[in-house]
Amino acid sequence: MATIYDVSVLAGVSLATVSRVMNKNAKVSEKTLKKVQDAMDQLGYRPNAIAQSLASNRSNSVGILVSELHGPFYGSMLSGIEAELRGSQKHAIIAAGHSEEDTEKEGIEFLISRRCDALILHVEAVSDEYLVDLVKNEVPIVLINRFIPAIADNCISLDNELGGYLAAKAVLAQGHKQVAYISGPNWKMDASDRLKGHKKALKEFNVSYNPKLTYEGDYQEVGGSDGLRQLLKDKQPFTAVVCANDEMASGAMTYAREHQISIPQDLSIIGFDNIILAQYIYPKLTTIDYPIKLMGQMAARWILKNTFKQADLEVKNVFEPKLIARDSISAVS
Amino acid sequence: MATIYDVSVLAGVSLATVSRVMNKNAKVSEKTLKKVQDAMDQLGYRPNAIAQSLASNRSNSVGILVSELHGPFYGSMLSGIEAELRGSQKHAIIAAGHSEEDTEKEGIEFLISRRCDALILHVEAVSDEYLVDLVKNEVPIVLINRFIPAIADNCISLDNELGGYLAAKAVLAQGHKQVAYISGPNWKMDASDRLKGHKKALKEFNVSYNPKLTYEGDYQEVGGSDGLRQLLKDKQPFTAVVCANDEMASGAMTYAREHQISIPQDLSIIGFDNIILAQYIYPKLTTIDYPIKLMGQMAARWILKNTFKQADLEVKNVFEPKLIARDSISAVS
DNA sequence: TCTCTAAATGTAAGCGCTTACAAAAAAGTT
DNA sequence: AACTTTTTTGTAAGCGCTTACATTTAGAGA
Repeated sequence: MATIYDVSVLAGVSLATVSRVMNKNAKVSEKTLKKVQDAMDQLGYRPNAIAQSLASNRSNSVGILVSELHGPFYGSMLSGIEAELRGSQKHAIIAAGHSEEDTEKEGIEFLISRRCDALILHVEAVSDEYLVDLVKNEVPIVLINRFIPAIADNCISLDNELGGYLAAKAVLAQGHKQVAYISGPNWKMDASDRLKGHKKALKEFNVSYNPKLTYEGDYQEVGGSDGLRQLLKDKQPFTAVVCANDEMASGAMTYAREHQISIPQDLSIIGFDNIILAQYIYPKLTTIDYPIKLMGQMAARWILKNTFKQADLEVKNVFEPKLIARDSISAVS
Repeated sequence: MATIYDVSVLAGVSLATVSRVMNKNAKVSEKTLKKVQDAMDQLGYRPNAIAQSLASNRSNSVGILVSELHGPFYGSMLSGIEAELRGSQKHAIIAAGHSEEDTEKEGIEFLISRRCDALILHVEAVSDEYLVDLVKNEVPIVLINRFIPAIADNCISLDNELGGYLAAKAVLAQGHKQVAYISGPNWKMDASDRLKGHKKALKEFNVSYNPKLTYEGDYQEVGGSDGLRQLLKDKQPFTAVVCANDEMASGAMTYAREHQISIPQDLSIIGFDNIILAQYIYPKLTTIDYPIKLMGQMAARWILKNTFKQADLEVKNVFEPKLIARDSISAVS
């Protein structure tokens, strides 16, 4: 594969000149410009990005750590990031953290050692302190879906509490007084925030929170079906169930259908996230929109702005969820 | 950030020795090993992967080009690839091709210039010749979901024709004689292969192929709903519709529901791909399984074997789809 | 104790670029 | 034409590693 040296010899100029035409950062006369470009074409020259990085101390890459690569959520996020980066000739190196502390740390170490110019992290298992340290010491970092006050500017997050509030309210506004809740794993920040918002709405509508109507799920479909089964078994009556994410809502709906409970006539259900699935299932799921793609885009933009000095960009840190009304809720009679 | 030089000074040894303990590829005495490791720990040393790549001419990275980052399909594929690579300390650099020739080529160029040790490509718009050339000249390449005879060994593909055959057969075996077909974009190889298999099954069951019962969709949900509407409007009777992918099947199901056609009583539907969605919708979609995660894994394994010389791995090139029977097909009365 | 061989370590030349700085060429001035 | 100033080009020193080869050290045999 041709190197810059080959090009310089063929064009009859120095290495520096070739480098200049590549980087367009210094004046080169028309004549030499053409000579060099011709030589490049003739050799099919491709700059060696690795060598460029080493010499310039910039890799033009951003490292991305997600929990999982599959699933609708991360795909959208990656898609948003990629779209924004592509426009500026930066690219993505990805690693998966699998929501495990060691794997997440390993992934971060790995991305740093690849000399990424910045990192976008969607981490769940690692502690706040670890992240605060990271932000202080190393490469620029953006956190998605996590809010840590000490480094608020580095966080792109959703107001999960508001989301939980909106979800509960959507149901309460339809006259429901007995509402069950299937939560996410409580150790996850977003899960506890959503629940907090839920309780707030309850209070606002003068409905007292009943722990017996709460089930801690796993954010997976099975959590929803298990949850509904459990809640039903408890004999505490309820007319609506709000789920902390769409997967669990779907699981609950499946369980309901299998037990002749029709949605929304017998039971109202609302989800959270508005993953693509939500509009495919029947009845179409009313849910809270999580603009993850937009947030991914914003994370990328943060980096473009702060690391790559594209000053003209606007960055928004906290996003607001909103209600997507579809067909899985009905008014209580 | 500490360099190998800092470590060597602190440990009181030469650069080469430090490099040797990093790479474990030459004997180092117990005593110096410890000195070096201590120095590394003390400095929090992290090897610079970029410099390593430049010096060793290996980047330990594999470039992955997919059409889109979102959607259930690519997520699974990436997940399979990542899982397999992680075990061998290789990592993924990703780019999206968006099914456009220029973007795909650009993405490939980009990955090559990053000096990926090998590439995994899921490309649709680029020509066979281009790919054959690529395989001849450049870095090792694996193609996913594409079969080109001239470079068969580099292809990890699904037997789409067999899949089309199985789908049609599933319906024909239930006694359906009038079966409609909603295909993918015909220029896509997989779409035409699936249709070929479909026709083969028809012939085997002595059902003549009726072009009027075929609609060319776009592999998206809207293609399914538009397709079913169109087919219905044509007044050619049919009792089953086989769709070239699950998204379209889902679209068709939604359209059917909105027009009081109940599935599978009034109309049998079968999809293709077995994306996660298929088990969430109602009724659960009978479909053809596309083991994309496994195929992603296999692509990664191909590279581990051929590029990174892990000789003990088994690679399988052609995968076989299989029927996943669920609830969207019923026997014709 | 003195060789001889094998093991451990060191030396130095790259890998393909970027970029200060120096030198040469071109363009103005008088 | 001689001298400045400005523009364009070249020189060479890295960037942080790997690795062939040379050198030193340690262990074995006599």
